Amino acid sequence: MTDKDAGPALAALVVGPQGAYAVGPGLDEPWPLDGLVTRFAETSARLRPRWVVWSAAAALRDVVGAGVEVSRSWDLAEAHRIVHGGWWATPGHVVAGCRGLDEASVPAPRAPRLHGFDGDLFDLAAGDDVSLFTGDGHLRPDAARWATDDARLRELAVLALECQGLQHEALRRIGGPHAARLERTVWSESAAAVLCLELERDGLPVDRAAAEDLIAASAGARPLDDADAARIRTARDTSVLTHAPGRERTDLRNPTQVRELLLSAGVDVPNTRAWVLEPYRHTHPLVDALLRWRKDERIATTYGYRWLDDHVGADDRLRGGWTACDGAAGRMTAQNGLHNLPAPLRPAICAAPGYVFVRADLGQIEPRVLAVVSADRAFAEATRADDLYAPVAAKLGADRPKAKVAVLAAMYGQRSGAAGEALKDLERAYPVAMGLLDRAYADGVARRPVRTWGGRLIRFGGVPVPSLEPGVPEPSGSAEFSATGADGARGRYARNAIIQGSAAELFKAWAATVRHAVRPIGGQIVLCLHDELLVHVPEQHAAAAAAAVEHTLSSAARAWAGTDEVRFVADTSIVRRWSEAKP
DNA sequence: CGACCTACGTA
DNA sequence: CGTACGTAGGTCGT
Repeated sequence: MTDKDAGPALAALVVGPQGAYAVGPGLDEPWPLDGLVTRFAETSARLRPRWVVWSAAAALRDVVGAGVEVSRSWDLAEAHRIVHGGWWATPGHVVAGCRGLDEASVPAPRAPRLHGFDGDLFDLAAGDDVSLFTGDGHLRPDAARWATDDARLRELAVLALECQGLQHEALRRIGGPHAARLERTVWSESAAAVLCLELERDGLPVDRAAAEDLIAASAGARPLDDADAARIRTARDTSVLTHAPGRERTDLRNPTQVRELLLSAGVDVPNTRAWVLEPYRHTHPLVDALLRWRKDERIATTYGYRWLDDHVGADDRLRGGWTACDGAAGRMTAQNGLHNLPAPLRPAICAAPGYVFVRADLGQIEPRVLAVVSADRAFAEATRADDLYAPVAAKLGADRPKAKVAVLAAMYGQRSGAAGEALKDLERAYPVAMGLLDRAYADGVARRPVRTWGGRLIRFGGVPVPSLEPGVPEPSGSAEFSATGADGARGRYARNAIIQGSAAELFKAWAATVRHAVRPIGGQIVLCLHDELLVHVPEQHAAAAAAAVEHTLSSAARAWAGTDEVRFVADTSIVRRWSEAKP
């Protein structure tokens, strides 16, 4: 192997409760925790390695917290999720995956036996010469906490490098000619895990006064005490119950009581969900009042003063926990409302003085991803257009709304509705893309695991039904009989997971590239929302950041897709507030 | 106290 | 036009 093929050096970093250890080429040293950040920065500058860690959260939180850049990492947990699927990716799961041991037999850490003490530590005396592994070959469940001396930390670091090698081998085996693509997925997923630490560190800038005003509009003035809070709550309830004389005692938070209330007003509904009630909004003032109450109640309970006080720091940043990869399809997740902030509150998300947001969202990402994953040349041709549905409509001889419904129905699996004829035309026009969706559906029904474009394994419980011989078509339509049952749900899940999951990988690859590109001009990614990025940047660099966001999409998409035949587009704008309209 | 349901916010 | 996620308040059973 030549130096060119070798790429950057691999160095492992393990951070234990009382110290850290780093192992790599010309590197084999314990680091005291109070010198961790400095040593990491120095070593990164000297070796420029790809840092191998059991997880970014466990090894790199302090480093990222101190503002040090982590340029390249190999996150064993994220790599494990790609190679083996599932959500659990503790060091024990990583080792089990590398050694071919059953995931179900990974020993769980024992609960502490005494409050304030780690029960497992009682089993060992300092200096005991005990293996890192249990008798059946698993990593000790408490290995990370148990590694309190340099020798044991070093063992874990060496083991991390071994696991990296085994994961790398597994990628070659799984990926075959596409192994390089799978490896790039590990890189970008690892970068996303570091980005999550940065998002937790930086938070989302909030205009606190604006947030208070918006909350007040729904929840009323900030209560002075508990009695005041109860009074405001009762007043909010009264706005609805005043339309229901004789039923003022109804608990609006109890769906059963609400349903009875509605029945007494002549509105007979199977449940009280908003979309069910919407048609009755103007048949009785009670319904309209109830739907308005629901909106206000949502903000009062979930996004009210308590939310503001608990999650917006003294520096006016909204913070929550981030994960790089959810269980199903590999999207990022965020807590404390960062991913489901109601639109009416978005004007409160405001850049700091002297800063602006560069806001960019990927347009029609899922059908474009379908073009990549299926390698359908005709469908790829449609992605040349800014509006993909226009050429699809032309090819189908249908209007745009019909073409759009047909594409969405094909991707997500329609159960109700009228896409029928257009769907048939779509099958004829883009047989390759539609074939991929059909195959994914059949795989899900049969519980056969599938992989995203980037290589993430999506598994199903139960015993898979073996594939038919190559060349023999699936019994087409057989799955349709169970479209509303558990089989159909699994089919739709599989089809969705491939598309949504592959889209998530592209998004993370893009975000990782943007993060590098905007760092030199003081930009920070402050929000990732599945297909949307919010970059906080000094206003004099806004145009440069916007250009970087656009430019990196081209390069990230080309690298991810392995082709430039499929075009990805972003809608990019420079705004002060998140809510400001697109240009 | 946790499991589950209903409901709703986002993509 | 389906899938995914996080949060809160209710009920019910332990």
